Amino acid sequence: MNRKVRVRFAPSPTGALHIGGVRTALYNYLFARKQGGDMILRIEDTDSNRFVPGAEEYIIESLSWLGIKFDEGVSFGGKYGPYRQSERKDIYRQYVDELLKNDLAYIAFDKPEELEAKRTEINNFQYDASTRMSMKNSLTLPAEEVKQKIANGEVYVVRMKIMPNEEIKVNDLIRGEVIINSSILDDKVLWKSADGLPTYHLANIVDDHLMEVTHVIRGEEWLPSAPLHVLLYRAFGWLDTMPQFAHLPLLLKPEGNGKLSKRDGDRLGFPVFPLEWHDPKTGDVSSGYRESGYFPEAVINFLALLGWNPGTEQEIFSMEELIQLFSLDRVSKSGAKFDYEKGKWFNHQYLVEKSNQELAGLFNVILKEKGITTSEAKLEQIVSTVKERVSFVKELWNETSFFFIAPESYDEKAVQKRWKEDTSAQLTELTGILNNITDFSPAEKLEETVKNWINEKGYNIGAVMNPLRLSLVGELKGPHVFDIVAILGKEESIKRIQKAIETIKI
RNA sequence: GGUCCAUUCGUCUAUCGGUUAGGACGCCAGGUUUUCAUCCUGGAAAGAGGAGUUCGAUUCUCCUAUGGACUACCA
Repeated sequence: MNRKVRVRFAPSPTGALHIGGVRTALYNYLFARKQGGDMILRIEDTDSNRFVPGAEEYIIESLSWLGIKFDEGVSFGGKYGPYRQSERKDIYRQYVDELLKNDLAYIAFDKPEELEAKRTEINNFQYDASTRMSMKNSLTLPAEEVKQKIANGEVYVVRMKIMPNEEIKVNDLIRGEVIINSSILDDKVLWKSADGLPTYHLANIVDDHLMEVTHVIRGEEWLPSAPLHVLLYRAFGWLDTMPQFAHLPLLLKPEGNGKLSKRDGDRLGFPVFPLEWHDPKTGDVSSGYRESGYFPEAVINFLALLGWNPGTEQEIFSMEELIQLFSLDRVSKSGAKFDYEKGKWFNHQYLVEKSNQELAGLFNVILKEKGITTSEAKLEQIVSTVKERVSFVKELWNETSFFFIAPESYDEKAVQKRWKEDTSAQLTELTGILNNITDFSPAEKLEETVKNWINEKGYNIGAVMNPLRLSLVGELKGPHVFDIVAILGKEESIKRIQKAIETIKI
């Protein structure tokens, strides 16, 4: 049977979307596009306790910022809806009832405290074929009593009835065949008494089936429960259309061990969320890639290569290229440590490729906050002289502030080293030279004139250029000195040189 | 503890039995820039350990070690 490829990204709205989740979404998207299939957004909000307002909107906005598009789902529409699991309760109920009717699941009345007691009493207690006959459930209680309890409004869960000692095969597109024995599985709760909603496992299988999902691409943390999912497909008789599984390796902490978490970001000073997140419960604010100044293309490029590569030596990929090249069999099997430094490098690569116009527009936002206004043309000029030196737009300020604010003081060490006895005289002479030049651009012409003067006078070129830079910038750094003079213009350049001559005493 | 998954430079990775084990980030050195940064060139840097299979193993198998995930009426 040749079905149209359909994948889903199915986060639960319990907070900000983690960067690992973003990568899962990305791989789903790349796979879907490559295969000409559909990409679905399904919200798995079957845990009413952990629901966080705003999380769903956050997820949608994040993926939209990154350019990961959906064909169907919450806020996108489609004919397989509703796409929010909390709105599908009645659908799930039919399917649990079917399982119950076919004796593939059963009703259990054991209270959470009772189970807790069992677990402390018996080491490694598991609710399964070996123990269920000693518990309070529809398998052990007379049918009459079960009916009575339900009629009395006693709450219950529905548990999957798992046959022991059976080899269950899960075919994983990344890892190959994974076999586990059904005896290690417990009789998983399919329907919760606490909030009257299905658990992930049930809702997931029902939805993937009903939504005709062909490939389940998700994090490796799901691999241990994949056999249970296979069992559910079998219980419903859906084995022939069961999706193919691909379990992605995890994103790990940059240092030490374990899964990358929100706290690592706080500790090591980098974002783990795509967008800034304001936790409505705690009031905490977590930084985001967008607010930190990352370009979405850079984040995508960086993430795509964390766990996948096309086998070539290319490092920079557009979304289109990624789509063309992506394949699940080139996804690596082991977890990837999150290397923030490389993320910065990617951003630098993308920043350098941006037009001066675009960067000037972005930078202008920062300048406005500082109360600085300049012409667009001048800003583009300024940006062009420094863009290769930075990784982020916000770093532009450090590199260019002297263009807008004349130096108030001069780097002492530099003064000591470069400001000699005859410096003042030479710079005074230079102001005269500059004053005679009518056109300050191009910078090359300016440079030629000044250098000719230096040569004619027989001055040491470094003895003039370094103090000149010091006068204009305040320290010995920055772009080509004649680019600075050209951008500053005649009046401002001369003013700064004169001020330096007055201020610096040796 | 149990189950499963994994294991090549510090990090991300290439290699699908025969390679001087390649690339990128980071690091170091040199060059360019009479500044700083960029940039260019070069360098250091890896097959967890042990058995086997084979003419030959980084590559296949097993064991050990290490790491990770899971082990809830969370997803």
